[in-house]
Amino acid sequence: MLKITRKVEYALIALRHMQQTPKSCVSSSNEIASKYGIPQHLLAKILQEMARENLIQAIKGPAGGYKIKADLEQISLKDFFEKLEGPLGLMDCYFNTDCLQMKSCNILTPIQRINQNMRDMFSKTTLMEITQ
Amino acid sequence: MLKITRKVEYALIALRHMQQTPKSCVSSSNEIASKYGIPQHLLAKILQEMARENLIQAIKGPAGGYKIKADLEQISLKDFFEKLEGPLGLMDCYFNTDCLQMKSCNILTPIQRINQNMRDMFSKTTLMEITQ
DNA sequence: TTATATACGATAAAATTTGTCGTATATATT
DNA sequence: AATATATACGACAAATTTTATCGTATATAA
Repeated sequence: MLKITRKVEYALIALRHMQQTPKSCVSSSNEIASKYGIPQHLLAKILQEMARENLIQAIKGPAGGYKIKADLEQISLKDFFEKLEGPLGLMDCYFNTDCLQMKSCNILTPIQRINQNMRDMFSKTTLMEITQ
Repeated sequence: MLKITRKVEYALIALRHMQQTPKSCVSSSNEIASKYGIPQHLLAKILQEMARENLIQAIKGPAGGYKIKADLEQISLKDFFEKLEGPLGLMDCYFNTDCLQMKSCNILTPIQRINQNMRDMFSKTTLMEITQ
């Protein structure tokens, strides 16, 4: 429980890799995948998603690849997680109002309290702090 | 991602239920399960585990059930989660030293930092705060 | 003795995560 | 213009984890 997914793990690895290469260089999905032992196609899809989210910029064609686009100091870990995985919360019911147990549920308030704590924590940490 | 499991959810519901009934009463797994729409057998197993962990006390036989045993103010959310689900961390690698990517992993330190933050947060919250 | 409730291992179903494949598109290089 | 390389993306398959069920044993109040 409370684990980040491989998807997020791979995304962080790739981001940190790009962060550590000169700004003028691009990193291809192939290069990153083979360096860290990540399935190439899977990483490619994740990079594509990050590109759609404007975290990184895609350069097509031979000698193409990706480079960091966003200002990582402006993006919180909460934003990053939510961009890749959707709403961040301890439970489904956080954003699911159709919960059948709604009426009988006796832990809604406590859980919301925990959720708020978590969101606060991940809101205070920037992507830069993680990748640098 | 970063969701608590149904198991923990059910455990919290049961705990809060017991917390809200008079100390002299016991609550059977059947009673709790039907009240909150939880699969009876599943809840029973979870209650058994909580009993093993000395969070609650089991009373066998007819008119039996469970009652709270531990001092919920003395148990952190971190302890509670770890009793039910094992070590609390964002990633497998938190406690898995056999990770094949060890050498090439470039996000170990950052992840450990996040993990520490999470553990700190859940260490500061007591079970009582959640169930009361 | 009986009915009720816990105890627990084995197993099955469901959901989610993780990984693969095929094809299309863009573009630098030759 | 042709080619090789790299991104783009949907469909699908495998693996893992979570969730739920089943059967049987044990304890105990009535």
